[in-house]
Amino acid sequence: MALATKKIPSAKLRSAAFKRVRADHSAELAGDYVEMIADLIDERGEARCTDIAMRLGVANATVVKTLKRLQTAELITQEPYRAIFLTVEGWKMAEDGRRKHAIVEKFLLALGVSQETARIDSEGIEHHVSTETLRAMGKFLARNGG
Amino acid sequence: MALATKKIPSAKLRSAAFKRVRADHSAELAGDYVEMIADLIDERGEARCTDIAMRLGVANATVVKTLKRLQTAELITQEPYRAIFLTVEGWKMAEDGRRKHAIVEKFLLALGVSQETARIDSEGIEHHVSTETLRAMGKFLARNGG
DNA sequence: TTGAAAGTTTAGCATAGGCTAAGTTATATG
DNA sequence: CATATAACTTAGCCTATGCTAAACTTTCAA
Ligand SMILES: [Mn+2]
Ligand SMILES: [Mn+2]
Ligand SMILES: [Mn+2]
Ligand SMILES: [Mn+2]
Repeated sequence: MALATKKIPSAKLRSAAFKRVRADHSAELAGDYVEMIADLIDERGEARCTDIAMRLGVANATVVKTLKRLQTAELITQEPYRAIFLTVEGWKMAEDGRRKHAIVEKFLLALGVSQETARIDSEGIEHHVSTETLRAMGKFLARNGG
Repeated sequence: MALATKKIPSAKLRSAAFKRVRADHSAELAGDYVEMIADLIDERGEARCTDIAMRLGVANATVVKTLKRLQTAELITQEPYRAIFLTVEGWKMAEDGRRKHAIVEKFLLALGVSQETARIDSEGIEHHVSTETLRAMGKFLARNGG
């Protein structure tokens, strides 16, 4: 009995990590989209479907479908055949994403990997970095001329 | 021209990062499963559906369905109502995953985050770390008493 | 030895996130 | 200003990954 009751919390503790990963992945696509939309607006004044599809490397129809979900989530607004806008909430998420992404990418560079690798790896890693880890990366950057 | 291509990555170059992330995610579940099956076999002699479901925090039926894909991929073998075995390929993938996972987790610890955070964050990060980044983490560990 | 508990599988459903092909709208240009 | 091209949307398909409920098999203990 002692063995059995001990087994349950340990399993629950383990499963927490996988639950976090699944939650991270749920939020990931939305995060990448709003970040990219923010970039497009800043870079060229407006964000269009086609640009997003190009940069993500997916089909146009895929972007359209995803944008509908983002609209439902009130992260963007959009009229048919028009450019895409971020809501206040969308901008907030974009800024948070950019900040986190930048720290992760700079951190990888400071760790000694190439520009190219830092850019690529950070695109996935950024979504799994907790506040605590992000702070540790920030401290490392401060110590190593980030 | 040379300046433009150097400063701003082309759309194709950008999309490569997202394609990598999508590829990482495709491989992720299989990686976590075989690693967990290997752990269960080592810890308790055999791997059963229920244990995997518990540790992942998903329903039993979800595990059954995923195991079928792993069987198709020739990573595991399985008879109805029996324990799960890894193929040679499955063991190889499990060992590679363990090695990578251990380096990422130890690296996070060495960076100064708590045991708990290292355990949780590494579960997601491990799948997005390239060989080059893994090597950089290994070097950091060597320098910092990993 | 047999019946209940535990474990496993099947069936059926849902959502996310991909795709192609075809249709619709906006815009640029001759 | 008319229309060709580019951009966008819709429709319909697919796979992966999750769920619950119900059926089936194995195991264990009375
Ligand atoms: Mn990303
Ligand atoms: Mn792992
Ligand atoms: Mn993992
Ligand atoms: Mn991920």
